[in-house]
Amino acid sequence: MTQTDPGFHSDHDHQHCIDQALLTARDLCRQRRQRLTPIRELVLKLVWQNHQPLGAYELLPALAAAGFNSAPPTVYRALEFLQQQGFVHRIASLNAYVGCPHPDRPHRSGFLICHRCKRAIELDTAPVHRALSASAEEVGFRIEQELVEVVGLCPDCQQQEATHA
Amino acid sequence: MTQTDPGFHSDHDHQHCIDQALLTARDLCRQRRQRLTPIRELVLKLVWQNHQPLGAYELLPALAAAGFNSAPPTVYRALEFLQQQGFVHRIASLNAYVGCPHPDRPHRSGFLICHRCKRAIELDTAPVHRALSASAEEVGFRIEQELVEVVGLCPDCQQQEATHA
DNA sequence: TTGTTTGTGTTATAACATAACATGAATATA
DNA sequence: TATATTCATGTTATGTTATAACACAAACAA
Repeated sequence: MTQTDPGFHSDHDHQHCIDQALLTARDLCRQRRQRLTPIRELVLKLVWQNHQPLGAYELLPALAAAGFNSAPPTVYRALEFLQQQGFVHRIASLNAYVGCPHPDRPHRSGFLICHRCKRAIELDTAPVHRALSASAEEVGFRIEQELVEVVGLCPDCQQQEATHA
Repeated sequence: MTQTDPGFHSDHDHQHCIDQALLTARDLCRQRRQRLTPIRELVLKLVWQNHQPLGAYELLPALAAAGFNSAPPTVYRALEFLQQQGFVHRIASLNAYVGCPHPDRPHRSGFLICHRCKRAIELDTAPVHRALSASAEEVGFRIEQELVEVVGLCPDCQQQEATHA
């Protein structure tokens, strides 16, 4: 994973994250002959509004506001497409979706989730993957997909809890 | 994690798993002054029927058959208790529950989940934890809880797919 | 321009989980 | 033993997340 991920820095220019994500998505869709339709682009943008994973139903009002149909299948279909393209990830422990900061190449996703500010930051899972591979190999298990979700406190929130106490 | 876990061996004496789990649970509850009520014990037994995680709603008919109330809260309460005691784990990616093979001491749980036979086997997450700790420390994240779920093919099913092809 | 694929609208429902309050059983305390 | 208290369960209702199924329309390919 590249280190362009702003991670838990609270002061990064998030508009840049969004713009970058949309640009990359458009570019990749062109390359892959996939259609980034208005609904899909809007959902991607909404998911990127911040680093806090959003539930599918939280997206519906915004879809309605934009004049689209806003029944659940609409948003789930868009999310499914975006996941297939690697533009967003689903966080199983939260039933929520978050933008992927580096959709340009396939990768295993892992997340650090702050239970205080609710941000989820993708982490470098290469070392974790090596450990998992070794464990799996021991028992002869063939890995196809890895889900790593770590819950805890991000640096910002640790500090806030410290000063607050 | 001890290596008494039968893992993906299809020919282990599973009744032994069940008996052992129930005995350990009773013992631990006695030590901890917790009440392993009939409902809780039944749910634990049901979850242990095999190594395939069961959904909460799949337990309801068996509860009804045993003469208990079988509304969702009943089973969710039992599952909550069993999770608190460390007797069962929840698999977030499956919305399902599975017995813990070594509830005697607290531990981080990780699972290898076979998408063919649906069995979920707990794995030794110590190496994974070390990798995660290192990654988390780099960004100053304080870990409180780890969720590791690996999907793939177990040895048995790899063989079956090979012979079938 | 015709057929085919792909995306969307729409209705309904499935699957998973919890809130809230009443009742009863077990335990602790007087 | 009586009484208070805590804990577990029964019960009804509802909240939350996700998908099935089919109709229609837009894009694309031949």
